[in-house]
This record gives sequence, C-alpha cells and structure tokens, in this order.
Amino acid sequence: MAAKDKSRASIHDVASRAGVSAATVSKVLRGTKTVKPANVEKVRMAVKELDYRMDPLASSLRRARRQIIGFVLPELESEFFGTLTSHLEILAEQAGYSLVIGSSHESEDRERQLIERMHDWRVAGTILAPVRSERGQGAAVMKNRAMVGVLVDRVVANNNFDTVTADNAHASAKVARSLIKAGHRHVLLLGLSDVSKNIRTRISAFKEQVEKSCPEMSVDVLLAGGPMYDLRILLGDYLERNRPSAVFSLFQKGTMTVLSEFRRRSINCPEDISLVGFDDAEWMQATYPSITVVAQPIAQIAHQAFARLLSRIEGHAGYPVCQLEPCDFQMRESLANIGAMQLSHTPNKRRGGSPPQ
Amino acid sequence: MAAKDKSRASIHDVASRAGVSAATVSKVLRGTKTVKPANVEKVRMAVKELDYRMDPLASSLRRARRQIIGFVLPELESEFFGTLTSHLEILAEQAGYSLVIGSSHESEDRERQLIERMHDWRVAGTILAPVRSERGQGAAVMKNRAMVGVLVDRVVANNNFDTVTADNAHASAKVARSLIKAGHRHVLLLGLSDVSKNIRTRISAFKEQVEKSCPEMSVDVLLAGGPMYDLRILLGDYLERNRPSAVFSLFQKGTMTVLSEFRRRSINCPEDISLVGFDDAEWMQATYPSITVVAQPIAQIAHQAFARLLSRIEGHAGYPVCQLEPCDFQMRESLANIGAMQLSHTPNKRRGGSPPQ
DNA sequence: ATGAAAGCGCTAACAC
DNA sequence: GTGTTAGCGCTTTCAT
Repeated sequence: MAAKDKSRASIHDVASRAGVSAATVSKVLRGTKTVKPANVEKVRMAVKELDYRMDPLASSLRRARRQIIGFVLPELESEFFGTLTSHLEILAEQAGYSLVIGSSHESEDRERQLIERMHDWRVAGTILAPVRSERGQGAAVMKNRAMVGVLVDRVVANNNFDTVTADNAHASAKVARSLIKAGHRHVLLLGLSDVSKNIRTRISAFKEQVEKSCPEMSVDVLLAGGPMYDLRILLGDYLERNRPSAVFSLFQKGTMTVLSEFRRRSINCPEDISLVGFDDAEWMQATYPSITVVAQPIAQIAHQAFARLLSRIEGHAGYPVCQLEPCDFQMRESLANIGAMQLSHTPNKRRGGSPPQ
Repeated sequence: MAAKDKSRASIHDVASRAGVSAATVSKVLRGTKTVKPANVEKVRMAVKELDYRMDPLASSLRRARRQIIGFVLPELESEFFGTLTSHLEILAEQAGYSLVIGSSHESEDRERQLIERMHDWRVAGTILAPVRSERGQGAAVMKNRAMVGVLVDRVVANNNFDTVTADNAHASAKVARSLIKAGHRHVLLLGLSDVSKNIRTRISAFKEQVEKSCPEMSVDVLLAGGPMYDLRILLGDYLERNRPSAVFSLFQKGTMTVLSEFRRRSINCPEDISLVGFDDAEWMQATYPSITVVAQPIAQIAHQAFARLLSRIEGHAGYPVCQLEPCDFQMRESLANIGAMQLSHTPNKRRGGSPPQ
C-alpha cells in the first residue's frame, strides 16, 4: 500500500485509484467488451487523473511477439531509403506497430548483427533491404531463426521470403527502346562491378531489348569497382577514346558523376551526349539539363512489402512470391532525339528550355 | 522441468544446462567478477550450445531505464537528417544503446506523440530535432515528464535542455562578407516565412554584417509561406522586377528552386546572378555551376549532441548549455566576383571552368 | 560464490 | 463481469 515514490503510474496505481483490479484495467485498456460500463468510466477517469500510459514493451513481454516491425537497410543517407523508411514507418504505425530501423552501411557483418538484434527484440516481422554485395547473411539468419520477413529492393538468391522490388528489367528495356527510337546507336552503360543482381538485371534486360529491336546498336559497359574516384577515372579514360551518343547510368551516384564529368570535359548534354539515369532524385529536375530517369516506385514498394509482411505475420502460409513493381520513366531534357537535333540545332545556344513565360 | 516447446532458449534453460542457477547465468552474462571461473566456463558453454541470446527488453524491464536512445526528427528524406541519424546510430551503439527513431514529418502533433512514445518506451535519453514551426510541444513534454534530452538543429525557446546547432549567425555573416568582398551590392535573401528561428538568425546575422561592413548594400528578403509552388511564384514575381547581383538561399529546397528558376528564365549563374546556398548536398558539386554553400557540420553536431546526452544520462547536472558548431563555407562556382567578371567575361561562352585536362 | 525469492509492468486462465 | 493467480525473461537483494 505504501505509495512507492516512483515517477510513473503503473497499472496497479490505476486499478486502486479506480477501485477495481489490474486485470479489469487491462481489459478496459485493450478494449475488451466484457466490462461493466460504470467500471469502464471509473478506469477512464483514473487513467486521466494519473496521466497513465501503459508500457508497450512490458505489455508485449507476456505475448510471444512485440508490436514492432524491424527494418534493416543499407544506408539512411540516400533519398531512396529515406523515403522508403518514411513510408514504412507510417504503414507500421497505421497497423499498430512501431518501426525500428537499423542501417548496415553496406556491411555484411552489420547486416547479420542487425537481423540478430531484431530477433532479440522479438519483432513481429522484419523487412530487409540487403547489402549490395549479395553476400550478406541477413536473409539466411532470418530463415534459420524462423523469423517472419520480407525482402525489398535487392533480392537474394535461395531465400524463403516474399520479395518486392522495382521491375528493373522492364524499366531497362524501356530505356533501351527510348534510346533506339531517339536514334542512338552507340550507348554506354555505367554500372557497379559488385555482384549486384539489380545492376546485372538492368544490363542484361537492356542488351536483350537491343538485340531484339536494334542489333546494330553498339553497347559498351563500364563497371566501377570501388569508391567514386575509380568511377571518375574509369569514365574519364573511356571518354578519352569513345564518343557514345548516350550514357545510361545504372545507379544514382553514377548519374551525378557523369554529369560532372561532362562538365569537366566540356561535353554538352544532351547536344553532344544524352544521359539517362536509373533512380530519380529531387535535384535532377533542377539541373541543367534536367535529367531523364527511371524513377523507382518507392511508395508502391513500401506498400506491397508491408502488406505481404502483415499477411505473413497473420499466419498466411504459401510459397514465397517475388513481386515486381513497375517503374516510372521520367522523360526530361537530358535525353535528346538525334534525328531532331540536326534539324533544330542552334549553335552557341547552350541553354534550351522554354523561354521566359 | 517439462521442456516447454518454445523456439528460443531462456536464461533458465541455460541455467539448467550449465547446472547453475539463473542468477549465476545473469551474473556471468553481465560480467560480474564474483563467479567461480569453472562456472563461468560452464555457462559460456551452455550459451554456445543453446545459441542463447538474452532479451534486452525483458532484461531492462527490471531496471528503470532501457538501453535505448530515442531520436525524434522532422524528416528522413533529406540528406541532412539521414546523415545525422546515421551518425547517431553509430554513436549510440558504441555506447551500448540502440537508437530508435521517429519522424514527425514536420507535424507538431506527431512530434508530441513521438516524444510520448519515447517516454512510454522508457528510453534512457531522447534527442529531439524540433519541427520547423517552433510551435511543437515536444520539448515541453520532455520537460514535464522529466525526460533526459538534448535538442539539435532547431532550438526552441524556454526549454531546459542542452542544445546543439550549427552556428547559423557566424556562417551567415561570413556569406555576407564574401558577397561584399566579391563586389555585390544588391542581394536577395530567400527564406521561409515559418517562424523558424534558424531562418531568422540567418537573416539578421546577414543584415548586421552588412550594416557594419557595407551599409550601402541593398538587401531584399523574400519569405515563402507554404509548399514549393508558392516559392516558385514568389521568386518568379520578384525576378520580373528585380535584378540583384546575388541570391542567398537560406534553405536547401530554396537553392534547388532558385537554380531551376534561373534556368527557366535563362538567367546565367553566376554571370548574371550569383548564388549561395545554406545547407550542402552531394549533388551541388555536380551541377552547372557547382553551388557555393554553407555546409553544416553534421558529424560534429551528432557527436556533441550525443556526448551531452550521455553526460546527462549519467546524472551530470548543471545549467543547460547552448552549443554552436561552426559551419564550413564551401566556395564553388556559383558565386562570382563582380569586379573580376568584367575583366574576364567571355560572351557566349556559357560554360566556364577549367578546360579539358 | 551461489541460489531462492521477489519482483519489473503487464496479460491471460480460470475461478467466482 | 471481475478478481485471483501465475507467469513473460530477466535482475537483484539477501541469506547461505
């Protein structure tokens, strides 16, 4: 009975204040209908008076699972993952969960540890965006521990999880078709040499489309190994001896690098070389030229991934599905039509675009 | 004794496997030195054999506080907050905490709720980056609930917390000096009309410096109210009738908008109008022109904020301090020297920069 | 040096 | 309908 001077009211404090038992308070709080209205009222009052809030973690200690969704992702610094996280956070909350995130910084070790932490936390489910290298063991750990989970953005082979990604192949083929239609016959594909499935898919889908629709197009592929410095040198060397009419950058940092390398070498885009990027960013509309890109359907990926996860959490069985979300092709200024160029080309007029008003 | 078929070993399972009591296991696990080496060994074995990992949440249920740091921030989508979060996550882990984040989406209501959630979770401490409007009640709630906390990036009046922000005033004054020195005498300051202390500080520090060093400079101020659309129109209208020699954008989206508005109106930057931005972003080095900016010291802010928080968690008392971290002025191409321009101006050569090789 | 016992704040079974 | 009892997985006196 002695009012132990703790700063925070517990369910027992509420119970005695309301003149009922802790169990009844618990029932009221989680909305069980079998409580006498008068008592519901009394409990409500007591809660208000004591400014009581229950401890969700202690609460879920009794159940097998906490009302928490884990999200393990490679990096927080990019617009893509920031936006994805933001969507997932909202979705989780709407479903009554809290989202707890951990970023692996593209480290396989950290990915493992973070998945393990999610397991320790007894999360109800985990969404994993694997590290680029594909050698991360996150998915394997999830499988071993029989965790409920979904994979997004980057797919890992041999896992047993539902998977939601952008439809890289279709998007890449679409870019190929656009370039062909715009008259391009020599294109550079700029990617990463990591064994990244996404990059590989983008390359092969592009090539397949070219093979099918325009076999005479020549397609060069440049794969950067390490940090951006390498990429710059690689691209610089390439541009010393080659003049493709278009570059298709397969990842966002590549697009940035191409743009600045064009500047450094006084290459005019799109007059001299066109540019198409994979992965949109807000600033790509403000540059000169604004950049034509494949925009990933971030909101859809988040929604689908979360829906699948929830359904698995609720016990839905069945084979894992591999879901592809269509990308959006954003035609902007950096992709020029080669045929049209020769008709409308204005020397020395370096900045096109609509005239004032 | 009946091995209840649960999927996960508990501390009792380890105890019986090792032939000791749960209390002893607990002691071994948290490194108490008063355990017989032989038993330590037995426990270690059992842990390994059962692949035991303790539940950090259940563990901290007994203590008053969990090993969790909360971070409430306005948005995850920007490079600034993404990077800040990333730093804090690492720092928290190094100190043995997990970072749990919640993004308020600039909503005062959400800010409140998130702070309250952190309280419910019994976090050891909370870092709050308040919503722009300053009307958020997050800090007030933290104070009422006697939470341990630190404020970053945006300061709120009348709080009792340590505060760590970029030194907006010094940075802004430095920009003023640079513009003056470069010969500019008519500058537009572009900000947000929200009652945002940061923006206000940037404006007043700029004006004070001008007053002091170059009173004849005319300084216009444009404050955008709502979404970016407004900003575009506002800026457009202004540029119809005014030709400042430089624009100082006080926030990142503003910088982007200025850049694209320049393009839309065929204004050459920096030949016609110079541009300086507050808040750096990676892409600002790849644009033409690359953008001169004030870069906020994100890593330092994170370190200082975390250090202060830890010290408060450890019971350090004393008046709240308000700490300012110096910004980095990144001189790039978008700020032109007006005097030099007239000597070296090359008509029709729209892309300056160093020639190839 | 160790284990029994008593919780942390809450929920769930089961009497009443 | 409601209260009692028995934990969830762990820590922490406190005897021994």
